[in-house]
Amino acid sequence: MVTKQYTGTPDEQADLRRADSLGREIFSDVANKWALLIIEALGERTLRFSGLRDEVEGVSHKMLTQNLRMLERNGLVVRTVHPTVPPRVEYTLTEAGRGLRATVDGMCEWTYRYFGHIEDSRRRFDG
Amino acid sequence: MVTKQYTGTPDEQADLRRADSLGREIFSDVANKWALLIIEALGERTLRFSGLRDEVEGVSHKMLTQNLRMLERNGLVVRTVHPTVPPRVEYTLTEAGRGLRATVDGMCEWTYRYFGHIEDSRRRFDG
DNA sequence: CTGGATCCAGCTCGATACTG
DNA sequence: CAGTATCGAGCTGGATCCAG
Repeated sequence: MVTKQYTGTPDEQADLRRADSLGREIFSDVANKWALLIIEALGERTLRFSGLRDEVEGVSHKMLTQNLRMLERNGLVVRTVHPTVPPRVEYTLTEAGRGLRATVDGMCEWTYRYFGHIEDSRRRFDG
Repeated sequence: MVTKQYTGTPDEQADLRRADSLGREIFSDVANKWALLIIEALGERTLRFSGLRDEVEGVSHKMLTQNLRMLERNGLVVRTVHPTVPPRVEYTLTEAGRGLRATVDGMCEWTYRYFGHIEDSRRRFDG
């Protein structure tokens, strides 16, 4: 994901490059503020579009749809349309999505844990 | 980090809002492709500026300095300047940085684990 | 070698208006 | 309610140049 050194037979090298490029692509999709906040907001729940907009503070209509499409494309959320009037669309994490959520949880815990450290460091740096 | 519901006394609510806003700020700083790739590249090593530029594939001079400053400000990396000619600057993760790195490792493992799932899902979605 | 500063093309994102 | 399309201001990020 980070280095550009490849070893092994030419075929293996090609595989590694393919994997690496896809990995980088996935990483770019997922290492993004809104995507992670949406995943964290979904958690174990099923939420509707409007529910998500309320839960993920500050997200715009556009960013929400855009990121939901991306997450659906990558198989991290499933989108269920109930053909009623008015329409009702529900979003849930897949197993892969829940897997990612576990690591996002880790990031949140990390944030709380080092809160003070970060606040101090910022004050020192800024002053 | 995600919801806007606050309970408790007004003071506690104010604290929570402050914490929430800072948490969001930290999250925005850190949930960013280059920052995470830099942290992952550093790992347990000490690297120089040029070393990092080589390790983090595709990062530009500007993005690297910008993110390094941000990570230093937040106390995730330490920057050591050796007053030689030419200058020699080394970057290392702090304890907080290593803590975050652990969760980034989780994300990388997650990527490898769900590689196939994601590839399949994309093909299905795109076609 | 490290890194600040500037320029500007291109993209992001919010706002708005419109559909089923 | 959910979603798409469009438009424009503003930010992002790459290229380049200069300095210590």
